[in-house]
Amino acid sequence: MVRPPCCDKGGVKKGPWTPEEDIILVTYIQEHGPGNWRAVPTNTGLLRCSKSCRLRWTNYLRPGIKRGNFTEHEEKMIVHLQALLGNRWAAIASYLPQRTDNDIKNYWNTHLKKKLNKANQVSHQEHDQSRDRSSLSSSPSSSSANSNSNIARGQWERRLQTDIHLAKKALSEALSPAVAPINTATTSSSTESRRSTSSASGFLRTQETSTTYASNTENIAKLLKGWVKKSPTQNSADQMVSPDSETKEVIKSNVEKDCGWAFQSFSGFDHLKDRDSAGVSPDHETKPDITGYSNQSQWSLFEKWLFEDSGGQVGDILLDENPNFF
DNA sequence: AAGGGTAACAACCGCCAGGCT
DNA sequence: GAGCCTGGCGGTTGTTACCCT
Repeated sequence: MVRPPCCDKGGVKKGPWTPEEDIILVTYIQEHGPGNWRAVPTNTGLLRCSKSCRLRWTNYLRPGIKRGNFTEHEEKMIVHLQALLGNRWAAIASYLPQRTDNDIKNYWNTHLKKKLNKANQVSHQEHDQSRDRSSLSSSPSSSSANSNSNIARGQWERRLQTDIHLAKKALSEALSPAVAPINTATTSSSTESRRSTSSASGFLRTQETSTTYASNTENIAKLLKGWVKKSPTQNSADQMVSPDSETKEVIKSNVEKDCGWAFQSFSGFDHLKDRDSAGVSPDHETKPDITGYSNQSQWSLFEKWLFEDSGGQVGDILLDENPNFF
């Protein structure tokens, strides 16, 4: 059976989104919430495929997305997670809640892969040099081939042990209610992890990116200023989650602290701040926050686990293999 | 200054899984 | 249980900006 296209190909616009289209989409989602993407093009009049609308929202328009410059810390996270999870970008993105899988994927393909290859080359060269030196000075009884295979096997066993250790740890932590939010993503399906990436509010275009579109986004922000204020009516999502006020305040302050740039750049989202920081972003209508992003302490716990609690093994392995990476 | 090459990023495509009827 | 619909994921491509000659 031939799969029908996600939308009629005829009359569907392709290519870069214009600010006007973004406004239409954002406005619609603000009113109706994300979901039912099939209906979005017809209801908004956008000449876009439903999939394109969803992608645009997920990757660029959704509140709480950080764009541009990856920090060294984020780089390390990505490299470590990629080593552990492979090219499961959605899963990796669930550990970097401000980043989208697409962004991470692009960054990996354009920056980190090259960086890693380069580092590998350098380390191999250094390894070859040191091997040459040692083969010249070592006694004949110690076969270099033998020692190399031992080293390789040692590394392999070490990596396997690390994987097992991390898998066990992830599983136990996922099953532990104390740290459930962040690790739920570890064990949940990719769909769930995908759903987890939204919580903080604000507009997503970073100020750092000085593209043509960035300035356009400022225009959108201007246009949209107050746009959310005119519709403060509670939707069904508001009734779904009702954390106590103390929790709400803690979360709110964390989100504001971490996404201050976003709030500054888009002050019209005030009421969303309240909604979202309480875990009630429009996304949450269908996307419960399981990342624990808003819970900094749990996030730190994970980072600690990733970088320290593993006994430094993950980092050691990566540094063993790529001493020049960072 | 112009042209070619490359890097970076946005967007698309095809496949797949889960939910619903 | 089968078929359809919708949404998610990962790979790939297209476009644009930047750099070098």
